[in-house]
Amino acid sequence: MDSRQLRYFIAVYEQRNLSRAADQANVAQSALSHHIANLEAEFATPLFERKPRGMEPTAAGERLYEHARIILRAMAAASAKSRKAPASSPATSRSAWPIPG
Amino acid sequence: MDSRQLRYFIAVYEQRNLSRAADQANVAQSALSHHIANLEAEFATPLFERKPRGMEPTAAGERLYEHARIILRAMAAASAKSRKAPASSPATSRSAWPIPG
DNA sequence: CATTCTTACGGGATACGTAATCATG
DNA sequence: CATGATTACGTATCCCGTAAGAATG
Repeated sequence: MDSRQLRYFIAVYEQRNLSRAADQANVAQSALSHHIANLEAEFATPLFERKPRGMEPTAAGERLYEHARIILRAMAAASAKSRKAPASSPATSRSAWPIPG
Repeated sequence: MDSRQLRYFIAVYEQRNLSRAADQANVAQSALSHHIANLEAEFATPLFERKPRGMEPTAAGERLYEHARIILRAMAAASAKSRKAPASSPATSRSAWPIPG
């Protein structure tokens, strides 16, 4: 299980369709198909039902989606907090900034 | 930023030393060195100070460590909840199980 | 010289895209 | 035939380990 797989999984979940999900995630359909299959193999349980009109999440898929959103949100927060220049408004801080130079 | 990188980062943070971290994470020193450098490049900020006796986390490193632990814990939880056979004790459930067959 | 991090380099695994295939209506 | 998922296959990218290099005490 990997953060990239979770991103792809979310795209498929939200679009219910590999074509649109591929567009949303900027990747080819086949890559998404592979990654979903890998996740299902890892969890030993199907995450989507394959319908003639697209992919419909199973109960396990629904559960994973909630976790996946939490995880990706946490990673985005970590990224923002770790990056240089937190970029809060100067007016909100009364004391001096540690401006280099 | 990737879940694998976070695992490696945690090992380095906890060991303060690439050799021991490599042992803890079952990977070579050079791989850890690369991944830490990649993270620092991505965040445009150093995560460790290189001392002659090992690696000492910066303030940004300390911040990232807290986030990393949360994220990996969330991924472990997602993994456990998504896997087949949630494995709660049968005695705790009064009604019948959806046993196939 | 011992220890520790960094850099160079080559092999192996993984992810990817194009295209062909199967399934459905 | 139109739509949508899977599979096949070759390519590109990334990760990794061995080994050499640079810094410190």
